[in-house]
Amino acid sequence: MPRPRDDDFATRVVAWFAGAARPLPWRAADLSPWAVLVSEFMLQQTQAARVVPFWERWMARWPTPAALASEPAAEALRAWDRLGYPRRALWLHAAATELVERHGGEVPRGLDALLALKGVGPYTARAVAAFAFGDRHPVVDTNTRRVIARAIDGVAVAAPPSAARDLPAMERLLPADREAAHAFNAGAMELGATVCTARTPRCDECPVAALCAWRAAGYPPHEGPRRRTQARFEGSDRQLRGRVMRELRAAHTPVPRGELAALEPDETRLDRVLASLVADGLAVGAVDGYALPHN
DNA sequence: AAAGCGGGGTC
DNA sequence: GACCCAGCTTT
Repeated sequence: MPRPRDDDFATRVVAWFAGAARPLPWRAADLSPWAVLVSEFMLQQTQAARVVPFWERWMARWPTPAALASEPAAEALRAWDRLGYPRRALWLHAAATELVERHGGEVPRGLDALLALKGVGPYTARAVAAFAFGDRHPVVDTNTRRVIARAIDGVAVAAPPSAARDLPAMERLLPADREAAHAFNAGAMELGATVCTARTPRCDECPVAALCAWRAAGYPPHEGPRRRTQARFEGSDRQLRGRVMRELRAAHTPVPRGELAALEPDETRLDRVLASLVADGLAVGAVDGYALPHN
């Protein structure tokens, strides 16, 4: 049973969300579960505002899993364009194929069936279950994790993601009512994304400022080990992978290795990157060069 | 538990 | 510049 204070917390977030929610297109009423699934793939590690145009084009072109599954993976990779982490496009295409072959072309409703899809983890499975089907599950993303860390735990920085800890923590706050739970899941994420932001939280606009443990404690700074610093992107293999993929997307015939060599003078590095792309299924190598995968 | 994976926005 | 983003799979 939620404690009274938790009920108050959820009630305030839900009320705030009703008036403050951004009009993101995947929040429209009566969307298909497929539309929600596509949005969740695109939103992984990608800001919502940047996803909007990609999602609009994708849904216009492939309104059903069957529509996507009927085209080669190369087309999914081209439509993904520069959204980042192109493996997501590959996995979404694979998921669409699996939906057609094993689920009658529909997104399954159960958590276990969702988790079995490639590219669907603890967050995405619950987000689809909650937002597409209205089922009551705790949904915890990086925004929610930060809101809970600050408002409930009173610390500046959330612990690294851990389903074993995050889901029970959200479950304790989640209203019993289905619709209220849906609104709280979405509202907590929105609060973290627009008010309780990582850098400069806007506590003067926060609906739960009066309940916030971090605020009550005087905004204590983060203690303990810093988050692992992300490897430098400039000059990285990741950057080169992106550049190679860009060439492959633009070409409709295999790109000779000699042409790709213009991207990178160090042939050892180029070959390492090409091998990694092939290993990931993002590219296929043939005698006449490299191309996007057909299947 | 940690590494690796894009690319752009933000401060 | 460094940090962050509706995470995931692999090792």
